[in-house]
Amino acid sequence: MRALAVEDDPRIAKDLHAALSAAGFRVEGTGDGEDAWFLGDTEDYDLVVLDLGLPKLDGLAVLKRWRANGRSMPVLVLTARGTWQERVEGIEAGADDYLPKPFRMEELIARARALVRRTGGHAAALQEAGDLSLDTNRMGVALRGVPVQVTALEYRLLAYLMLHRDRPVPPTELLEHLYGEDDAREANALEAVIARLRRKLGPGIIGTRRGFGYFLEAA
Amino acid sequence: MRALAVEDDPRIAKDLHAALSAAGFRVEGTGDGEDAWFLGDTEDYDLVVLDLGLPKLDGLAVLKRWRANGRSMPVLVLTARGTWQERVEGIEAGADDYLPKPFRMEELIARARALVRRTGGHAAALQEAGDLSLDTNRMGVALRGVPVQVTALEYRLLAYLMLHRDRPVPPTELLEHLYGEDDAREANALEAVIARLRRKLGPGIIGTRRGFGYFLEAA
DNA sequence: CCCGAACTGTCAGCTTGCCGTCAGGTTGCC
DNA sequence: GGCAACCTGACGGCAAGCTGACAGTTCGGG
Repeated sequence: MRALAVEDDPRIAKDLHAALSAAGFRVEGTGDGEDAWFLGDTEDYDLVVLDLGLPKLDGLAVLKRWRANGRSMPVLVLTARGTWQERVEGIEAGADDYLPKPFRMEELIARARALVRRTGGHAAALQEAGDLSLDTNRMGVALRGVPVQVTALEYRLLAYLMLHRDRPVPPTELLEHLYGEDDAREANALEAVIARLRRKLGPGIIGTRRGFGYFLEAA
Repeated sequence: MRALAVEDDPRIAKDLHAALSAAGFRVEGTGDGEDAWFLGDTEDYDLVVLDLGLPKLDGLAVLKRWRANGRSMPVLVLTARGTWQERVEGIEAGADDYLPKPFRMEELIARARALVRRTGGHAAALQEAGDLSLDTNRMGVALRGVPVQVTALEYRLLAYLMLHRDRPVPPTELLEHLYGEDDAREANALEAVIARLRRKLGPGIIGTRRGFGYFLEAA
């Protein structure tokens, strides 16, 4: 996932960069309208975050030019004053979503994710829960950015927990998902997989709620 | 992929020619505006690289005449001074992309590729992953520049891995791609092809992730 | 039409490392 | 304290994958 962050305020730009990176985007940034237009027109991004208040070339103008040139990547527009007027302008210029300043980074990330998922068709390739991230495209797992080698079975278990990160997943369900419902295994097989994963990932990643099931901590 | 390079400075023209060739284009060139206009108007190119500072007939004029005549091939414009003014002029004249001098050849190639990809052309003719490169035009494979002879089946396998170089490709998918899904083969057939390829390419090219699939290392 | 060469699927035997099972421990709940 | 849920280290079976050999097929040349 490649993102372009267009923001002239260096402090916000830095935060943006950090947040988007943490969310799994490869981020490039500029605070210059001309640059932004140029980059967005020549490179392929999965997401653009665009501030409207820019020097030289206004964000709205940049956006309009992109759209006029047939560039269709999802664009999330930021604006200082969240007036209804500006919002209409943004949408008409071709923005896919809209976020008034000031905003919390969490909200921006949430919207960015939704946008990418909505437009890209395929779900975001990178899923995260706390320190854990798994790349559903290259089937890889990373802990605080450091890749961790995981077997196919372990990966499927993690992916399932990630998918249902909002609740503890009971062992029966996991067994049924990992193996067929017909292909019976002892419950202990699952516990063994969990144990091996915990050894690889360290504590604080996979939690247990006795009687309910397993879950990803800090999800 | 056929490219026309319009550039009057012989030194740059030579570099252009070399770089585009290396990128898999069949290159024709001229330094004369009238020639350029004639060629672009009568021949079919997948890409035109156009310098604006030309004798006799200015690049912008050439471009405008092409467009007025309904020629729609992608045009990458080069200019000595990357001023905003000139950019606008170039874009308005119908350029698809814009590159200010001085520039690095790598950037030009990258933009040329993006342009061709964007305008519906096929992917770049030369694809690379680490030491391995394959020429999709002549169906050739090279290792650190040294050509390696591979069979048609082996080439198709490599090409598929190259196309999906960002993820491990499971054996089932490869089997389905190499043969039809109806035309069933033993899984071992694939392993045999892999083994033969590895013998030709040496270690460190085709990797295996047990349970996930095969992939190009150093991709 | 025959011969040889190149290509490729199948087979058999091997290596590797995944993971299910077992046994014994620890934790939490009643 | 006792039971059930859960954890963990060790071990061995076995499936995934590797490789060399061989044969069937195709194709071009003579």
